[in-house]
Amino acid sequence: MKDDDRPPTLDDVAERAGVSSATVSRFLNNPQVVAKGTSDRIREAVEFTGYIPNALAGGLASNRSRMVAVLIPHLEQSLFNDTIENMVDELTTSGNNVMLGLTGTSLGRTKDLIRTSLARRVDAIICTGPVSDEIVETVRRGKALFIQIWELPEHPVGIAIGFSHQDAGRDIARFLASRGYTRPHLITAEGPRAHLRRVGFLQEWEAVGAEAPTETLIEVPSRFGHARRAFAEMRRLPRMPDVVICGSDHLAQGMIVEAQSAGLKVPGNLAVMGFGNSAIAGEMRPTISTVDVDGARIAREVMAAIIRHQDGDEIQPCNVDVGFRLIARESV
Amino acid sequence: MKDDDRPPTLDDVAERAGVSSATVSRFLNNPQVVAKGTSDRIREAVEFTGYIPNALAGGLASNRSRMVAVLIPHLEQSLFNDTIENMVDELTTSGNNVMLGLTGTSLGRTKDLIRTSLARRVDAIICTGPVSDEIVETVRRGKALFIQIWELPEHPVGIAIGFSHQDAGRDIARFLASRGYTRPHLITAEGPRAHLRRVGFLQEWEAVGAEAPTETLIEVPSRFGHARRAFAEMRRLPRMPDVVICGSDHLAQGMIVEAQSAGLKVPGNLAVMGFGNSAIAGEMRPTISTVDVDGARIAREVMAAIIRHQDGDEIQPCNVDVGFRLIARESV
DNA sequence: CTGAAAGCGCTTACAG
DNA sequence: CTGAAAGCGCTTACAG
Repeated sequence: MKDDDRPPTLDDVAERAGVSSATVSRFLNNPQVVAKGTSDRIREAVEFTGYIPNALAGGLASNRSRMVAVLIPHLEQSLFNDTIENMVDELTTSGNNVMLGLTGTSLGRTKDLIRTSLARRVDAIICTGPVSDEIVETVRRGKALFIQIWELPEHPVGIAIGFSHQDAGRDIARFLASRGYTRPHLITAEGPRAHLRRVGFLQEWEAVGAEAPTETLIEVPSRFGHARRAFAEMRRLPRMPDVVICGSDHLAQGMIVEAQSAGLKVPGNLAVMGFGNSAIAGEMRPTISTVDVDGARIAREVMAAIIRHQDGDEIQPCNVDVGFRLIARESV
Repeated sequence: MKDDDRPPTLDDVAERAGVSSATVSRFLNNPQVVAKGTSDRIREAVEFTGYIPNALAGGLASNRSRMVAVLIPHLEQSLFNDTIENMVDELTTSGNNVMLGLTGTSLGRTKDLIRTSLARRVDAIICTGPVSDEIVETVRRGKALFIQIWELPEHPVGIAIGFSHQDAGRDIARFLASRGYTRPHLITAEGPRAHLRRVGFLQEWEAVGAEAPTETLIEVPSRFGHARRAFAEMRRLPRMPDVVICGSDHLAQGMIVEAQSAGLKVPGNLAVMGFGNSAIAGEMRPTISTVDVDGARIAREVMAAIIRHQDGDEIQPCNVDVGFRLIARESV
């Protein structure tokens, strides 16, 4: 019987149940291997003592922390929110916990967060941002599974689950050309992914499109608030574009607001293309044409990889292409 | 010298530096107590071995995990995003890591997440949602500091940092009355906080306002997507309200979009009041009048409490009122 | 199906 | 300022 206020340990439970602590541990982690009667006594003892296992000790002893690091740039207006929510749900359901890191757009912060993730001995690190050689080196040193999402790098470090941003750019170009647009305006954020989409768009547009696109560069990430300046710049162009391609649905929403506020009809006077299929895309007026990325699918693939890794499978570096889907709505 | 691929331990570093592992540990946690020459040798050894401390072992031995649980309902369009981003930044900077839990609106999930937080031996639990007696009981059992934010409960369990939602509702009523509005329409989400604001609004409106408000109930949380139905319901009212009070800026944004799409001027034909001062509130057209909550301030108060707790101070249950600020912009 | 015991990698009085 | 040693609370071969 414990009589101080220190939280009960496995030994306290074992003593009450009249078994060894090893058996209690087995009951907790692998119930089917312990005898029925024993199980009942242990269950009662756990209940009676109010035992909550110490996951620090468990992780140290078993060399599996059941903790997964999720590293994202921001929370607000993030393209990844849906994917992340799905992932956190799946992880929690499967008995893992999530360590959240906010990287901003700095590689330095990303590196620091990966170091502390490694210090926590997380089983896996899920990363959305770009990585440097130094980061790759750090990751290699640890034994955590490194998972990049929304990305298909040329040389995957661990496993990458994403899609081709260049293809997405291409598809958007083809789609807009097929709708008869001739004067596209590209708003590109400074990150590598947006850059890839831009390249894909320009390549394809050169093949299928009319005039060369005009462009605005904004800081990453593409947000609602960038629309004011971007729209103002667009208006100063010698000829007004007939469609604007945005790096996120939030930015697209902002452009719609700006356009309407300036008395333009969307899509009549200006069409707007979004990206990411955020919740608001389908709810805006007009609804926003966009590119859907299957966050639930990505979350499932991530979970599958983590579980294999936790079960001891060696995971070869590879890319998993989950594709994307262009959704035509009212804004284009 | 280690020759296998197991990550280097404190002993590996100690051996290389020619000191005991205790000294290395001191150097890592309390550099000023070890001699200059020794420090240099240890620094070199850490560098050479690529040592990354095992925080699981450290936490177990020291009984301080330097991990803090943050429990929020959602990621997408969350009122707390700004507060949370500030908090995660402060926590990370001060050497703590964040365990993220997504509670949804279910008390059951909240309880489960609190249990696993306790299992991880987090130093503190930051919670935004409502809590049940069972949760309070669970929390009492652990030694983690329990912090509620955006909330000032009658009987705080640990420390609560927030503001009076009822006062906010009152201030909104007074503000709208002072602007000459006479037919308010309240959109209230089903959560306890929105309910308190509603009560405050109704009380004050009865004193200063004209007609009794009309109302719509929506599910929690208040989101952009709720606007369609809410607006449609409003339109069916015998007399159209002249101002609509929303539980979040996102919902307010949605109402503006709906109103404009129906040919109404905002605020000319319909004024719109938001809540939370999200980034978009100041960027929308028209800009959204709202209630600002100082997320950075809340984050600082939270950090201060956590640091005191980690330093061993006994923290008495109490409420910290950080207040709020009504911001008048174009939409009202 | 169960127990005794070693070990996971740290921290921290205690002694010097 | 530093070291030897106990201990944090688990897990897991190993043996029975």
